[in-house]
Amino acid sequence: MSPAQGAREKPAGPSVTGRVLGILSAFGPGAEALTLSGIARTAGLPLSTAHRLVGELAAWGALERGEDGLYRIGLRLWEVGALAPRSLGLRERAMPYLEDLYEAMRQNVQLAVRDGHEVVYVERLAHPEAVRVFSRVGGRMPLHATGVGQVLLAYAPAPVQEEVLAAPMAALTPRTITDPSELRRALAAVRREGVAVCDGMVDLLALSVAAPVRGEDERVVASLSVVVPSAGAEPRAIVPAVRAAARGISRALGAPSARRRPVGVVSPGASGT
Amino acid sequence: MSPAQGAREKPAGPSVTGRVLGILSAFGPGAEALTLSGIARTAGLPLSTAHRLVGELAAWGALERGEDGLYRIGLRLWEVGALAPRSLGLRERAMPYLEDLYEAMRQNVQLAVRDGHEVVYVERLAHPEAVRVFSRVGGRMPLHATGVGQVLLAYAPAPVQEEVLAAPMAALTPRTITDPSELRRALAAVRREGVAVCDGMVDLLALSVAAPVRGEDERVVASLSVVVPSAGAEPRAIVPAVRAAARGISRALGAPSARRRPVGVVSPGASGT
DNA sequence: ATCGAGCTTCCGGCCACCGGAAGGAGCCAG
DNA sequence: CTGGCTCCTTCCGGTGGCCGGAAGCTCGAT
Repeated sequence: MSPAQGAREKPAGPSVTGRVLGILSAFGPGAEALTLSGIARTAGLPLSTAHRLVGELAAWGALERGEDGLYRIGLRLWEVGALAPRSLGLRERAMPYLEDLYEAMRQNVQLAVRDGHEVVYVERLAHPEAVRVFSRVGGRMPLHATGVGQVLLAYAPAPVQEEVLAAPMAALTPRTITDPSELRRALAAVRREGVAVCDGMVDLLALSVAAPVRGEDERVVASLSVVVPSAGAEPRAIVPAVRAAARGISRALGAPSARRRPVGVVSPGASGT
Repeated sequence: MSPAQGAREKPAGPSVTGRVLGILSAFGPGAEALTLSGIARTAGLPLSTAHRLVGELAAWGALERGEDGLYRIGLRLWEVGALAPRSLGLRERAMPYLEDLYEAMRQNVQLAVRDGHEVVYVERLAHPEAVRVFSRVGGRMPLHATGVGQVLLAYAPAPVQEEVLAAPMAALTPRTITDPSELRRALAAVRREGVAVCDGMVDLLALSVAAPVRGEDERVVASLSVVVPSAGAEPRAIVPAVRAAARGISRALGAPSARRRPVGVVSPGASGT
């Protein structure tokens, strides 16, 4: 896999806690199963130290040792992780809407939140025959290059936006936005339209349409997107469905702006079905 | 709260690692957000010790501190937990089949694995209008009282079966099986039929139909179930759909017995994996 | 104003942690 | 069979990180 992968390091103080967390950090996408020495190497620990700590983690269930001798993340840790409100709480309430959207589009549907300068995918429904999409549940991507990312960035606190705009932006494809002022315009458009449409920015063959999901304090807490094949895609047919689903989730989360009320207010120019 | 709640304790050696894990154990269903002193109390740690450790965990992202001052499980820990092969790997491949089953039944669909003497729910699709079901993703239930549990137990290693049969079995409802010999018969029936049908064992109003999911070494690695209202349920209409979905997942996992081609002829050489 | 609950910081003593080293198990090549 | 390799496991003495009582702080409730 990509060689630059494993180096997602932290200050990782020499405290015991830091070492334990370092061991957990050794696992990642593309490194789901490791040998003891592999862990020690990646976490920068002496073998005997790693042996002791890993042993304790395995006894508790944070790690599991397969019959092949490799260590993997244990069910118990997954269980605890499932309590994270930004994944499970959100997911539980969003699921029905994701289902419906998935069922209607028969394409990739994604739900993501922001963590620092990255987007983290919290849920994903992928049709087997849909575009191969370069993300996975629990995976991370840069904010500037993805539909969900642009939405999350557009509504992020100003300091975050400035930091991202100031930093160099990687180009995943030739069509990825890498120019700060261009991104600034894109974000303004997202705020104006309430959706982001990204064509070929992650993968030249894929187009994504994303909309914001709001929490009870009206802040944008997540973003929802549909990814379809770029060729022949008709965003106008997709936008309403994505907007509606995002609004549904916002309502389920208690966002005041998504209250049910007899409304005839529709965005101007809504001619589509 | 119920006093027996927080006591899901471990030997919890006084090692630093043990204390850290103890802190994580303080969180659980019904305790997603805790104060620092709450954590200290539950984990049995002096306040200052808890303060230091929690601080380190929060700095890394294993815990997050909300604006209300409460600590919750952090996104980073969820991310690591998502790497657990028994959840994500299984989930990813099972999802399409769960979708279809859910779509067809419009009821609760659950996927679970066994951990020790309990079943752990790995995925769950719940129709908003379906029977309220007493389980959640990441939740645990006893093996003897649930459909998925009986399936997992029926195909578990003999020692596990004996241990469960020897231990006292809690009755969740008057219809829960609590008699060892009765359970033994039920397990035999499951092995014979390839499905478990549990009526009113968890909740008098719910009936569940469960089937085994096999991995590439032909062992039962998970169990799939549908939960419907007990009243007027017609198991015969459900069993085939559940069996089919379970078989589909088994095939996706590479189980030989679920190969598309009817068995009988071992094609020579051709499929040498 | 008084109280109490919860949080944060500080610091000296002590003990749990560290990690080098030695030994064993499995594998491959010669 | 032997040698060399990688990976794992266990042991043990020195020491530096951890422990936790105590003091001070910020709330909000009485």
